[in-house]
Amino acid sequence: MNNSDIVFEQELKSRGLRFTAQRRAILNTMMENQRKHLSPEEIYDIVKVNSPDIGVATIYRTLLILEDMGLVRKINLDDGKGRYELNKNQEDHHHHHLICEKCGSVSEVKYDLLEQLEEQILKENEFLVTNHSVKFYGYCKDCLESIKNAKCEQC
Amino acid sequence: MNNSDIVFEQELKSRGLRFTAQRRAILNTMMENQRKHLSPEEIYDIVKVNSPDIGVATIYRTLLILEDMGLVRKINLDDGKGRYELNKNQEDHHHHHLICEKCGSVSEVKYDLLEQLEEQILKENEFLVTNHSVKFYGYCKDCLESIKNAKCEQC
DNA sequence: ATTTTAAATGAAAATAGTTTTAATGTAATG
DNA sequence: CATTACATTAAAACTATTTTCATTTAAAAT
Repeated sequence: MNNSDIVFEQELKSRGLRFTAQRRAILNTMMENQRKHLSPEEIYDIVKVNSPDIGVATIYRTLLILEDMGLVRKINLDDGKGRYELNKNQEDHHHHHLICEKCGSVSEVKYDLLEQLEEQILKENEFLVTNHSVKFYGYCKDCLESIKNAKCEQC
Repeated sequence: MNNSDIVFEQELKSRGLRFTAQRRAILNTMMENQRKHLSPEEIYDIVKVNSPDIGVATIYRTLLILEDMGLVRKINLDDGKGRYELNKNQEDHHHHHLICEKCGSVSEVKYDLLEQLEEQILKENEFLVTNHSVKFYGYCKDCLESIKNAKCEQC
């Protein structure tokens, strides 16, 4: 039982929830697969290796709890399924996703220049921003190169 | 047959596709419901009033064509269904959505300050951005006010 | 330790959104 | 006006997720 298990157990207890082997296995899977944007089914497949009797429903139910606790964040990568990433600290959500439209790879950028824009939105629209989601679509390094090479062949 | 029907017909013909009553009705519905972010089913319900025999599958198929033509844009408002908005012109996609987490209303902001960020991404990540999606979550004007009022009652 | 009990689980059914299939209809071409 | 190729409808299939319900289990009470 590691350090974050203990935090998780306390967090569960404080909500009148139980610390079960399944919940522990799911959180550990998230921690062992950081920056991977796992879908519930991918998490299911990983957890099943060591806990073959677990059901998908438990994955979905646990992810809701983890999200509610702020330990995990649900994102949308336009592939029709939910995707989850570990929410390590408060500043952590200040990163955006770069989605390659050719190969589908997802990478991340760390900076966040939206504070000024959010202030402007509060002033001009009277809308108080508490969170945001930013996705960039385009071509990743590798695909840019393969496009360049393809063009040269035509020369 | 209005002006945009003619544009649509030409655009379809140039792709070897046919200009049918159903496709026309769907595009017209999108034009008559601008800034509404309709879901396929909502479009279906509207189109059905005048074309009761239309099927849902045609809505989905036509939206794919319209999206491919750039006449329409698919967005995600985190409600589990696809949402579509009319893509009037090229600069039109330079707006973002404000999603109220209390009442679920969706409004829009026009400005777009992402160009500088996209240049930075190209330089630092070698990722060429061709499009982006930005969503702001928070509280709309009305909900901010009702929160304020609720607080006063407790005083 | 053992009992109790409320919460959690797994399997399966249900649901929601979307896509595919297959038969039929229809526009355009020769 | 016959042909052919695309489009349509309705229904079935599919995918992701949620709910149901009988059973199990963590942890509080004994």
